[in-house]
Amino acid sequence: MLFNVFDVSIRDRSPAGIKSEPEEDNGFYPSPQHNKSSRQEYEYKPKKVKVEHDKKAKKRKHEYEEDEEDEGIKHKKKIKDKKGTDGKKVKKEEEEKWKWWEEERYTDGSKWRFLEHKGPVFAPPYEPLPDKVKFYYDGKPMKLSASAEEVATFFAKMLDHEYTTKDIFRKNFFKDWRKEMTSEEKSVITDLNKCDFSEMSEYFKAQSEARKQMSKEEKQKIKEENERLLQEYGFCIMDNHKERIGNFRIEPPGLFRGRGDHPKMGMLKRRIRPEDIIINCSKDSKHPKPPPGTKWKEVRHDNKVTWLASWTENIQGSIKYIMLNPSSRIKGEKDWQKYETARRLKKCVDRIRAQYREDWKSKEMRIRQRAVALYFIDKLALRAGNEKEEGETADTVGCCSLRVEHIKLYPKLDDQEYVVEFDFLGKDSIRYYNKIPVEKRVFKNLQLFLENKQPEDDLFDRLNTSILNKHLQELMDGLTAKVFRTYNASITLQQQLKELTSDDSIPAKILSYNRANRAVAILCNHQRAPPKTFEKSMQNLQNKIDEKQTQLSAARKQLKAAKADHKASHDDKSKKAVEVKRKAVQRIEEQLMKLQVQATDREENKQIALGTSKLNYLDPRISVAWYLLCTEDILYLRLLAVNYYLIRASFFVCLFVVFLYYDIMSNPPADK
DNA sequence: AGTTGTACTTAGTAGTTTTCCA
DNA sequence: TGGAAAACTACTAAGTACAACT
Repeated sequence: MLFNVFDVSIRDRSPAGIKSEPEEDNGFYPSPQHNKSSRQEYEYKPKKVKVEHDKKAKKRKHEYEEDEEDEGIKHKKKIKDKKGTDGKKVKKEEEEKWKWWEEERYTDGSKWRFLEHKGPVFAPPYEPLPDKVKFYYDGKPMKLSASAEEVATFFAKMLDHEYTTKDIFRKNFFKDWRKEMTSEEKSVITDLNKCDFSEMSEYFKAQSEARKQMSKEEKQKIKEENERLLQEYGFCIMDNHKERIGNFRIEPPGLFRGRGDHPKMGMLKRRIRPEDIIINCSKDSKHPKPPPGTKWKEVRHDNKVTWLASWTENIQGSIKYIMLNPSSRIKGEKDWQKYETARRLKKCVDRIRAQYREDWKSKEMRIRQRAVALYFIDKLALRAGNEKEEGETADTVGCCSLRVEHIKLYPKLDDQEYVVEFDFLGKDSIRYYNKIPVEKRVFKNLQLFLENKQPEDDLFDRLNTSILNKHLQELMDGLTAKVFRTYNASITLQQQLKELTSDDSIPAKILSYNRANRAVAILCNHQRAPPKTFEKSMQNLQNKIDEKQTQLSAARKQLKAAKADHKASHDDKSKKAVEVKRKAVQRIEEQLMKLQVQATDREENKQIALGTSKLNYLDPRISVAWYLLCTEDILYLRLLAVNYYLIRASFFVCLFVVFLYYDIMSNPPADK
């Protein structure tokens, strides 16, 4: 099988909660049993190289590290040679490396035994504006109280943003702002339109400009201070290991920026105090200290959860958490488990598909609805679609919450039959628009579901996510609606890579990878706002291409002339000249091709976000396998750039060990 | 069966840093 | 060497899922 090329030596144990099932060669990700020999090779050769050519190996290592930096891979110490023949330094770093994926897991539902941390970092206190920066009401300067001024600065900082032109935003802001005013201020300031924040806004712009202009030393100082904070608060000890915390800073106060048409946009997100914070840590740990003169809301010791601290946010009343970084064991394990569940789905997806097709014919309406919804989730990678409280959030839907108004049925459209048109706002108010032909049975069912309904009625009125997931659970252990998204994303990447990858040049291969990735992003509807500078940068690129083309024809002309010259004289000098010109043409041709590929790639990527699928949906093992296959004997680290998201979890860091070994194998030191 | 609360994953944006290339 | 572009990080909103409760 194409992508079953190596063993990453990570699957000696199954992730927690996953029953180890016998592997079969199913063409979906590598399996441990098949590739023992290749694994040995990967592990052996570099060590040998290292022992025999210690100095050279050392030097090489440095080169790699630079290259790693180039590609943004910062886990240097984790890639160090296991043997540690380099001496103490390596040995020490070896101790830091932790192969958590080789460890036993808790089976009692607990997430840790020991947890110690220093608590969150609070937002810096408000610094009042200098007196010269004035706020004007109705044209007249007005000195605001500290709390009213602070909230005013939140608005002033957003003045250039579209948000501040929106009615709801302004209304919400003004209402909450007034709550922070003194009664005197309240009586004066009654109309937002009469408020002039422009001096404040200018002041902040000047400040950020000044920050950019700071000297190297000043910038360095800030960087060091940040680093210190990170070192002190950014890590915790969980079960004997130092782990990076994801968000150790408490969210600063500000104005709520909901996405899409959010009814609460502009509301004041209040400042979080220690009294709002619940600390979670183990009993026998050194408990974090609240800032002097303050208290925590609560300190608890719940090892059934993974968070270190939490607070309740005032806009939606939801709980926010401080949790570990994706590189942590706890997140990595979950990630791994997710992909293993997707692999299990692959084994029974045919059966499930057959089942829901059968269910389209059911006598029971609820079963038909369930079956059609599942078909959409599977075929279109729609999200489950939980119910949401009306009026509390933007009006968005997923599969189960689709309404009549979100689909249109066309018995015939152009040359296709039974076409369904979807048009709705999904997560983050991203529009999902798609026209797809469906099977006749699905179409007839949809017509049935639509009967006697108003546009705002639910399409699947007998279905919700909990019913659907309960059903899925019966079909496969651990199966939920979102597993289909993971599964279909990963399998699409794999299929597309197979289909698209040619034996072409490296840039063409990168383009293939990006195209495969793009197919996934399109499937999952991962969109982005086109970069602000898109048109301009596209034009720049086109100019470069034109220029290169001119260069090319000039170079070709020169080559021709040189050839003619050589034909006439037949001397060595002219022969050399022909060679030089020929090389020049070749070089320019390559450059031109690279530019053209780049242009295509960028154009196709205009509105598509690849990051989300890389980060959350694509099993990194597929990318690694592809990468190893198509680079064969020369390792282009550049290719790694196609998926730096691989480093997301340290589980996947081990994949880089494979890279490194592979690299050393392919570039044996020249000792003859 | 519906409702509520909690915990965790997935998502796009904005800002910063690094790299690339003339 | 500096400006554009790419890469990367931080941030936090917005989903999914599930258990406990009613």
